[in-house]
Amino acid sequence: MGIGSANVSERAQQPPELAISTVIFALRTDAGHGRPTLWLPLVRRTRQPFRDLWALPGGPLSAAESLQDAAARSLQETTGLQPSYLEQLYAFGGLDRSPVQRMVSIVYWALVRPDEAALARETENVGWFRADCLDRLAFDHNLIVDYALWRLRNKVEYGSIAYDFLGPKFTLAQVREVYEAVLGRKLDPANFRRQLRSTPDIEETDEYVQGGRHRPPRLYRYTGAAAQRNNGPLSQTVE
Amino acid sequence: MGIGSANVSERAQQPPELAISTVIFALRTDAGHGRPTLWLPLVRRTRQPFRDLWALPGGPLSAAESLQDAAARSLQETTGLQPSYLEQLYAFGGLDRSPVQRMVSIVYWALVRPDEAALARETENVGWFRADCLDRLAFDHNLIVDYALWRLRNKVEYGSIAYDFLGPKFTLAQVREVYEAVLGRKLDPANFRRQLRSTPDIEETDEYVQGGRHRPPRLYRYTGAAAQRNNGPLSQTVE
DNA sequence: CCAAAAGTGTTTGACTTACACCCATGA
DNA sequence: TCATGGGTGTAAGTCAAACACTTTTGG
Repeated sequence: MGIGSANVSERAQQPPELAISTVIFALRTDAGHGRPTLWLPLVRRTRQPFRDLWALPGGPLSAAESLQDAAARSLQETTGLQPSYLEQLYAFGGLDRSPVQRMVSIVYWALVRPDEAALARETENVGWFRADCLDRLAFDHNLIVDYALWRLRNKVEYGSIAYDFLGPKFTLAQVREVYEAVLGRKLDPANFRRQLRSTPDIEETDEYVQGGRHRPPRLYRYTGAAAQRNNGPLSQTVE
Repeated sequence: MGIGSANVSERAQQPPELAISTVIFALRTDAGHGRPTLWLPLVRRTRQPFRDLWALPGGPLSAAESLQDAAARSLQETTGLQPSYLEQLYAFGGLDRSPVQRMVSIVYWALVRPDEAALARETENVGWFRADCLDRLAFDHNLIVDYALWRLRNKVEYGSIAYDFLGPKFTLAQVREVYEAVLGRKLDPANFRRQLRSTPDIEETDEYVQGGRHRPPRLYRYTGAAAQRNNGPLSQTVE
């Protein structure tokens, strides 16, 4: 306690540290049941504070890069991944986020496609975890992940985020599985299908997935421009 | 151009400056037609860059205050107002926001009630302007105001933001005028009324507004807890 | 043939929109 | 009494949930 107070009065002199972190979501097909679930990569802290706890990937903001570039860079450096979607989540700046120093974190969230996620390196200090059952993370990162999950669920219900989890061609059942994994509940296949077909940006191909145990499903393609989605005020297509 | 390049290479050494700004909205009943419109306070810049242009109120982040506290403080200092709603908007960190120095601004947006807004001081360097017809502001503040407007319109359609523009008791027509001012279009009084009455948080009082030229309208009260609204991940009621 | 997923059709109820209509007040 | 906004009723249209049903494959 005495040490804590000393820290507080000490650090009141220094300017707040500014860092960029990223919550990265990917879909992985769990071995247990065949359905995909949400996973995310975390890095193990090798220094105090919170040494040996898992934390979100991130780092300081370099002087010559934009916030979004910094998020993409830290993501690339820690996991080797390229995101298919990247959007600012929130700026966290509470006084007691770190016991050592006042820290302001501008947090982004990202989606990666399964082919990308498959070649993600998993090392001693980088691990993948199911998003819905994390244990204690460093700093306030549990809160941040929960908020990112909330935003992801909102976006998937509203917009066209789901395709950023998928490859260029997909069955409608795969899209439904994305929705079900993100929202955590089953959806009516018939109604879901109609709903998707009624949107303008889904185009059917002439290809079918062969080799399944049942009737071969048709493959579809997403034709909506990725840029037309609202990921912040800087995408000029905001009306 | 030569000077610009020198600045860029110079400032690449320094860490980015961190500032907090706030977009403050209030409803004012325009003298022209009786209907209220959206206004916001701006401060005149007295120094370079953008000297003599109007800008959003704000300032640096002190080491001992949270982001939201900093927003409330800068709001209080420049306009003397206390907001009825305050939420983080976005963190702006583009490389070319300021010609002088790399700057990261965490921007909040706020609503104030008309009684508060009425006693807002208007000085040589603090002025109020209609939100829909601003001329050139300092930095990227036009973009920021536009984005704040977009968020405000979204929130008003979805949530219970409108009551933060109003006093403790109000007529349903006043609520409708808030919606109309924010959304910029007329709404059917009959349907709007029904829609509001069907929400749980509107309670009728036994009072009526006397003295109008027509049938006296009933006064209502908003009973929804202000805390139950989602203004960010830190409101613990986020499910 | 059977099981199961792909895909289609139909019914139902909830909700929105438009608009006709009555009520209460000041002028 | 009339004009006007407050307030109620109602029919048409839209949309999503529920679910029965047909199609097509592997076993």
